[in-house]
Amino acid sequence: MNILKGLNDRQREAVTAIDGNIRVTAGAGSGKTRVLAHRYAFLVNEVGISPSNILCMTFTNKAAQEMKKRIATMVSQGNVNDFVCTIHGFCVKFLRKEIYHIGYPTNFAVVDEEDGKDMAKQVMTEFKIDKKTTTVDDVLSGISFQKGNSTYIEDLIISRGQNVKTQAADNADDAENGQPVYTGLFKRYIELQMKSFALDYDDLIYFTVYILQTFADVRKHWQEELNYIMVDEAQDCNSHDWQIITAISGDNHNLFFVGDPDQCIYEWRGARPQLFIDFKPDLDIVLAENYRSTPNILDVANSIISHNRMRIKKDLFTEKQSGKIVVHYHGESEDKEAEWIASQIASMVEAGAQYSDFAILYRASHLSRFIEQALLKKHVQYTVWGGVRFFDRKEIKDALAYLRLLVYRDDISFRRIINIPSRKFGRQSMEKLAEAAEAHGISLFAELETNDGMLRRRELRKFTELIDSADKYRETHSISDTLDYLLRESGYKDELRLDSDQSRIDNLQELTASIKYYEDANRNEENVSIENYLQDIALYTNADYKQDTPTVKLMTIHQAKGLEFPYVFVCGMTEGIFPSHRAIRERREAAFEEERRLMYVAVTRAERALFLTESEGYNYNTGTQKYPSRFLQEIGDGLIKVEGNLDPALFLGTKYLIKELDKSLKQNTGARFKKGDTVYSKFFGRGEIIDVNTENNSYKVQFLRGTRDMVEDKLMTKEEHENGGRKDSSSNDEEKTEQIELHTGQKVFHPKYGIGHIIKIDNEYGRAVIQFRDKTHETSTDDKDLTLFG
DNA sequence: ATTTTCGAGATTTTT
DNA sequence: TCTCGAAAAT
Repeated sequence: MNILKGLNDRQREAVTAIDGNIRVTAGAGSGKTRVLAHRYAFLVNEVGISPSNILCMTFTNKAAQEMKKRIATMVSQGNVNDFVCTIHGFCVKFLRKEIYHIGYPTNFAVVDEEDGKDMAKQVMTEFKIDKKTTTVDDVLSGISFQKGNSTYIEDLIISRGQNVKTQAADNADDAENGQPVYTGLFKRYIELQMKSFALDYDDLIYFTVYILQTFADVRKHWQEELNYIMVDEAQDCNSHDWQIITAISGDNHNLFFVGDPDQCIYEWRGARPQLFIDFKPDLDIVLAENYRSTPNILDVANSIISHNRMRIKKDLFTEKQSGKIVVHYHGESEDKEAEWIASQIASMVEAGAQYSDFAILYRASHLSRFIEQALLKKHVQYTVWGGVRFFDRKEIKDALAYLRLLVYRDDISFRRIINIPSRKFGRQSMEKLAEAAEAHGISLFAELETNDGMLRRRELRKFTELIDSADKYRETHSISDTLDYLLRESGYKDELRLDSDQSRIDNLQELTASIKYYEDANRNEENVSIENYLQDIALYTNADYKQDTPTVKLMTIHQAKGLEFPYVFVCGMTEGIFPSHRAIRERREAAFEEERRLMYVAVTRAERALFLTESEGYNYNTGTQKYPSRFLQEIGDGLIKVEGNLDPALFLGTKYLIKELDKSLKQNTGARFKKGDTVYSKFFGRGEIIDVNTENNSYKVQFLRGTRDMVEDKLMTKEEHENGGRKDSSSNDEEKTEQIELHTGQKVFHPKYGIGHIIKIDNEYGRAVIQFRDKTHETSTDDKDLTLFG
């Protein structure tokens, strides 16, 4: 096939540019993935580069999958290369070869967030940290921050925990002669990780960066190995990702990266689109022609994103015929909203559309629930991507922990499954065992095997015997059979069967099937070991290996990134859901603009028609009335058609919330601290303000272990810090409102209760009784929270 | 000492 | 809907 056929001039320029550092700024739907895939094929088929010399990195598993599929159809040899993968996937491959440089075995374990949480919990208990004031997430984000801003690999891991000062509390004041100081908690956490040779997602990146930067010969080897580097969604790379990319591309000058700053939706986990923008490439290409959406949809997208202040202006255009106008549907309740979506799909399918033409997108995965109910009722075939993610399910994690314990005998897995199914081994027993193991300097499992007292319990002896016998079993059997053996002999399956927990049993079956699939796919390789399987699988969160099915797809907007569908519904377009109440509460304009970019991503997924839906009711968390999302209001006049019974007064609520946010944004701007001030953070200790960022209302704070952007709310003065973190939060908003004339029957808006009608006025006492949606409320007639409507 | 039960509270986004 | 923790039951 001709690789260059069907490409426009700019795309062709990008595909055939084979030398130097090339940046492609590609708007949504401008053929970004296409350019990448075609360039890959061009390099292989035309230039004659071996696929094993090309590294092509994406962000999500699904994107990597998609890329592989597309490349496979074009590349002549048809050999889909291993180096089309996610960044984390690359790190695993890299570390399997190179991690010995820092004294780890190649079969290191990759642990996920939940394992990390378990370890954090354990450390918190050991350090007697009050779980009421400090959450596990707080601790983990502190640990993650310290990892990102220290030389912990050198200080703790390579030195095996020796020669490093431990800091007693959070007071970072007494770092001497620049020697690294780590909290005891942090050290202990790392120690636990090291015991199991466990790497979390952060470690994968940091270890890779460290090895690449420290060992020149390793760096050189990989630079020679990987002549061509391509990066998709480069705007979502954080600084560590860039370090990996630049280290490997090195002097070769062979970097090709594609991205769109308007689609950066991972700033919350450190993405730095500025690095993309500031990069000085040898060749700069901009793709602005959109091939995906109708002008109606594109206009809405452009209209929304233009409200962002922090962006480089770029308008997408298309030559396509204009299509159906974008619809905003308003339902009277969540159920009605879902019903409407289901019936729209059902009738369009009747008119000839395929189920697989539809996607329903939402901001947060728990929103899928009410949609699913409606789809079930209408017998619409659907698949949920995400939700409770497959590899996060309890039974899947338990099963994998059994496998992991078998090959690693590690404490993390041991803790997880020693009492599943119940072996009457609770907290007390665990504490005793842990103490003994610590004293002997061995793992929990090893201690159990040698501890006479414990082994007197029949159940526990059976457990150690099971693991030992499984060890023999696996020598002659496949991974899936070994797992089956473990689950059967341990009584795990029986327990599920007794609870008649069919869905869990089904999930385990699916896991077995996926393992078989993995074994098949890697048949030719020598390393179909359980260790490798576990390392690979640890990076999967969803059942991404699943075949595409002819069903309606339900997914979060984040998951939908990079995908396209003829018909797209975005549901839950409600203030507090989208934009999320967290983004609102954070009161940082940057966080807020990210929500808007997310909206932009959602809108630009649609090819032919777009439906934005929301509904009335009450927010589950605050109990306040739901209002339509401000993003709906931001869409320009005439670009959108309202369906359903929408009371325009509801937008008063939206307006009110916008005003509130603006007010607090202003209050939040440099009001409290200035450059040079000493501030305290609950997690990072004392710091100094080195920059006030008025652009997005945050502060750059220099802490002992590095700088961090902080929101005003999370910073304290010295006094507040010493008062135990209490802040004086009396705010006086003395806003003058003009006197309101009230009369019965009038429509009013109250920020707390929503929209209502005045049913009674008592002028003598200055009271008004207002009927709100489902309750009446009495208030003073000069209540300044009241807004008149109409 | 361990398991079960029950009620309260929370729920962004990904590797 | 699910998860977590405290109190009750075994």
